[in-house]
Amino acid sequence: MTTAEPATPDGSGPALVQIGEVASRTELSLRSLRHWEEVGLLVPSGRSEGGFRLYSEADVEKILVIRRMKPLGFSIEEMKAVMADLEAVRGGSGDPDAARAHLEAVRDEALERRRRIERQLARADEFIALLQGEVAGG
Amino acid sequence: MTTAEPATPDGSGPALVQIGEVASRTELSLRSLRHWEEVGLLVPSGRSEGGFRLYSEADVEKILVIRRMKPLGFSIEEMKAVMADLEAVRGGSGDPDAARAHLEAVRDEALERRRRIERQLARADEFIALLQGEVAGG
DNA sequence: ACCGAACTCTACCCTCACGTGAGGGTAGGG
DNA sequence: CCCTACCCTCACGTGAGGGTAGAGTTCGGT
Repeated sequence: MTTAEPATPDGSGPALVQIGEVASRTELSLRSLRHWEEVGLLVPSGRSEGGFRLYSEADVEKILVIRRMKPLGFSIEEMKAVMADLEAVRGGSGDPDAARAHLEAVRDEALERRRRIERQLARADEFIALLQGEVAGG
Repeated sequence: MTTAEPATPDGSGPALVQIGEVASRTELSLRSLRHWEEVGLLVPSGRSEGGFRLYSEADVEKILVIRRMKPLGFSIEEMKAVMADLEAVRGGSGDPDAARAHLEAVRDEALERRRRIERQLARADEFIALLQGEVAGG
C-alpha cells in the first residue's frame, strides 16, 4: 500500500547513508544539503544516535529531482511546493487535482525559463566568439 | 588617433543618453547599471549638470559585451578584468600581450562554463519531462 | 517664465542561497 | 584508549542586485 519495494529483505532496515556520501553521489555541497534541511526543502528521513543525518534512497531520489529543477532558477520555496505537489499527485496527501494543476503551471514556467537559458547561451556564444576574435589578433 | 568615427558632425557633441533609455535598450535594470558604476565595472562617460548619468554609444556597446558575459556566471571583478584586457588588446593602455594571454584563459574558462550550462539544460529537460509525465497522468 | 509629469539622484536596508570558519562531537578500526 | 575521518551547530559573510523613501532635475507645454 505504501511502497512497491521489497521492504528490507534482511532485518537491517532500509539502507541509510550519511551526508558525505549523498553529497559526493549527487555532486552537491554539504552546505546545500544542510541548508535544504534548514528550510524544509529536503529533510533526511533519519538521524543517527549521535545526530548524524541519515538519508534513505528515496531521499536521494528526491534530491536528484531537486537538482534537475535547480538550474531553472526556481526559489527554494517554489521547489518545496513542487515536491509537495509531486507527493500529492503520486497518491500521497493533499489534493491531487490542485497539485496537478499547479504542476502544469510550473511546467509552463519551466519551459519559459528554459527558453531564457537558451537565449543566454546564445549570448554567451557571442561573447566567446568575440573573445576568440580578439585573441586571434582582431 | 583616438576614434575612427566622425566626431560629432554638428556641434552637439557625442550622443549621450540617460540611464532609463540605456536600461530599456539593453533590458537591464536601472539598479544593475547603477550597481555596475558603484563597483567600477562600467562608469558612464558623463553626468549632466544636475547629476544624471550620461552614457555614450561606446558605453552602451560595452554594456552589451558585459551582458553577453553575464550568463556565464563570471563575477563582476572578473568581468572588470576582462573589460580592461579588451581595452588593452585593442591598443589602449596596459600590456597587450599579458591581456591577450589572460583573455585566452578566460575563453577556455568560458567554454568550460558553457558546457556546465548545457549539462544543466539537459537536467532541466529531464525535469520538464518528469513533470509532463506526472501531469499527463503518470 | 512657470508648471507638472516623468525621470533621476543618493542612501539605506533587504533578500536568497549558500560559503566559510570556529569549536566541538561521533563512528569505528587498531 | 587513541586516531582519523566524518559529522554537528552556530554565527557571520558574500554577491549581485531589489525596493523604497525623500529630494532634485529635465523638459514639453502654455
